[in-house]
Amino acid sequence: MADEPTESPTSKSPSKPMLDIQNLSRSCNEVLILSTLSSGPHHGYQLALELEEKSRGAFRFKHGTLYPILHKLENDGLIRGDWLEEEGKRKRKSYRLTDAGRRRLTRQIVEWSEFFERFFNIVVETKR
Amino acid sequence: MADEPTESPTSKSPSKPMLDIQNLSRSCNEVLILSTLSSGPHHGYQLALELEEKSRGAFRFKHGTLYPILHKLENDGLIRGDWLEEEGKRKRKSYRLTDAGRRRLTRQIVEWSEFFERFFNIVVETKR
DNA sequence: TTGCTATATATAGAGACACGATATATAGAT
DNA sequence: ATCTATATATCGTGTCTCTATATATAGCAA
Repeated sequence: MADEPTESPTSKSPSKPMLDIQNLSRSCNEVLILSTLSSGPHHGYQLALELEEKSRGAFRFKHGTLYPILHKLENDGLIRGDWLEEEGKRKRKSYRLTDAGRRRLTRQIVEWSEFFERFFNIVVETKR
Repeated sequence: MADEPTESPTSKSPSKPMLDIQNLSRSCNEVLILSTLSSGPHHGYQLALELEEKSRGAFRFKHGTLYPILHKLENDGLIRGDWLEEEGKRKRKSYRLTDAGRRRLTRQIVEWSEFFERFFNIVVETKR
């Protein structure tokens, strides 16, 4: 497991690997989750509700999508989950950002900004 | 604006309103190609070179990605391809936008703008 | 009690899609 | 003669999201 050193081994420059078009969906889901967690711990179900509300219905996470992503993020060390058992409540797993997750979020935001810039540069120019 | 466009009940259009996170890659490829064609006819290979150049290396279309997409767009009636046979040159298939393709492009740009707005609204807010 | 709904997490199976690899074909340069 | 760039096409693989299903508990109503 954990075969991802993430930083390319041969890369000498601190250059960012730039968001791949093929990974837009995966990366988008990741950033939305990490962003939400950056404001404090959330459990999965709560995460989905909050994202749907904040996006006014645009971003709806299905359970079959959300939980595997959370497991993967936890496995990659970007978030950490702790089981909470409170009386009168169902067991919940509370997730919070790790330091690595916070760094990943910062980097992802930069990559998304660059993507948007290049995307609109092409789209708007040709559309004009 | 309205949070759910809820297209007219009589709509027979095969295309759905809001951009789904799951379709970001597909849709991105589509918009980049349609945008480029909106400035005039291109053939496949030329399309890939121009997009790579305009994005300064960020958007590189692989052949195994590009040609199936062109076939699909043509099949959906969004672009039309005509074989060109010029002396001293290899056969090329020249694609141009159809009216339906132009409408699709306009709509896609609106959807991408909405997506960006909601995405950054969430990402920037929580990051602040 | 039983049943229904919302909360809460988990996973197997299906389908879609971009990519790598491979194939074909030609013109021009080495 | 061979290599590179141009130009198009397709199959197989891997990855990822969604649907469907499963489990489990709390609160409420019939």
